[in-house]
Amino acid sequence: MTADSAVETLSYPAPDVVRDLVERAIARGAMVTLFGPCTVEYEGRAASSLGPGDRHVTLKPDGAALVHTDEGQQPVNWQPPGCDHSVAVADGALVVRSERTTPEEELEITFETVAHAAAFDVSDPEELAVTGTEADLKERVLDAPDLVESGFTPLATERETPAGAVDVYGEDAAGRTVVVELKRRRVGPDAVGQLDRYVEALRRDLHADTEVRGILVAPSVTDRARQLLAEKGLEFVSLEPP
Amino acid sequence: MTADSAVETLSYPAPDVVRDLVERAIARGAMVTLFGPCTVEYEGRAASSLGPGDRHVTLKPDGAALVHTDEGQQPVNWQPPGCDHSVAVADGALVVRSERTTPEEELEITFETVAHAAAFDVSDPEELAVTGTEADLKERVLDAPDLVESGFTPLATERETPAGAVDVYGEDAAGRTVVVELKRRRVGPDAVGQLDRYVEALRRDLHADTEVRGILVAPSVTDRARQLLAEKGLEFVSLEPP
DNA sequence: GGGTGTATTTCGCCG
DNA sequence: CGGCGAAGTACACCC
Repeated sequence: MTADSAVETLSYPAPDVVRDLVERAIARGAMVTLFGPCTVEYEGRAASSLGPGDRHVTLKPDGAALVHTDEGQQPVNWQPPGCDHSVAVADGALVVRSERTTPEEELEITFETVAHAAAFDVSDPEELAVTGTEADLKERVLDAPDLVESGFTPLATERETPAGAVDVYGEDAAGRTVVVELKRRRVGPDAVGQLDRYVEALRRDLHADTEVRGILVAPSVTDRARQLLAEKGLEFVSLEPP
Repeated sequence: MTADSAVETLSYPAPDVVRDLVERAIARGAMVTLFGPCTVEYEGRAASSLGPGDRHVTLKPDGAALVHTDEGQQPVNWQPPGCDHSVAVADGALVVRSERTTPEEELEITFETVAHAAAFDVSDPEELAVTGTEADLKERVLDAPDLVESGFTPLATERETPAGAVDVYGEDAAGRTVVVELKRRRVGPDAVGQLDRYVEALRRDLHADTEVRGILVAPSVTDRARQLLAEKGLEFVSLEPP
């Protein structure tokens, strides 16, 4: 992370020269990038084929692989962390392969030419600190339960039910059981379904005479979600992460 | 996409030299990559802070920005396509900013040092061809409806209901309405909820005497999903994409 | 631009 | 390892 970070680069190198650079880089745990005209084949959970074009390829020391075009935030092809990267020269082309098992997946990138190759020694001790998440919204609710409803008392978080864990479990001023489902942003029908599953599971699980209320806490809901809430007899409280 | 792809690179350049390279590259629609020790601040839909460390930064001509560490398939920070990239020198550091509106979002990367900078002219005329998707599974069902059930007749795809569009809508050998929800891979409780919403919506919408069956078509289901299917009186057929 | 659903989602947590 | 749900999810499609 200091100015002595080792960087090795090549411009329009011969295939065997790139191969050696990449092999050495992988061996020492460096990050590799390649750029140039290539084709990409993938087979695994699905299958894909990408004809010739210029792409930017990243091989990470944790085994992840990324193929980026000039468009989009997402890579056009990729491989998750934990893969084995290998590189070879075949018919004058550089072939990069990244494979894994469980599930069996393989990515193969064939460079007609490598326009640029680089190896970076990376040191990154820092963790990303994010705020505005659902966890922050939960803290806000636990710190001030009245934001949900006057008299609401949280009793547990992540309380287990046969349908999964409830975000916040508690009771209202009248002693009725309350299930709170938190969402950090505007929600659609899926979140209502989720809350409903928890409420139904608790109604089954608790004694038949126990009343169970379900409250969706989010900044806002879509029309369809609001209608679903009404149909299911569930409630909504508008609240956002701090 | 040929060997004459223009690539411009710099090793440990002075900040103002990188700034000029980046500005020229952005102006001509090239892709930019930077590597070196930096900090990253984000504020928008959420907010995040990342302390000093080595990262690889990509600025795409469509306005996307990516910040990658040595780990993970996902960027540690990013900006979606459509953002405005700008670069400046402040206190001897290179500051890269990427911003957009609706929603208001800003990403700021401050390089203590730039170890490597590159600009790539990208030409990529090809589209990715993927197989094994839900669309392929749908075709398989439409080509051979008996795979769902002997006597099943598809009548429409993407049929609209008050709860959203049904994947495949049809009728069984007895003339009963059938709603088919397709999933390309093993499914959990959420898919059952989705199917149930469609079935319930159609039961409301059609005449009260119309029987509506719901069939989940996927390679497999989890235990909880299977239980939910039973509770809701829905069915499951095992089928995978070709 | 918002709503809805898919994705080779990825990722983290937990049993 | 699989199940489950969150994510600044991204992305496509339709209104």
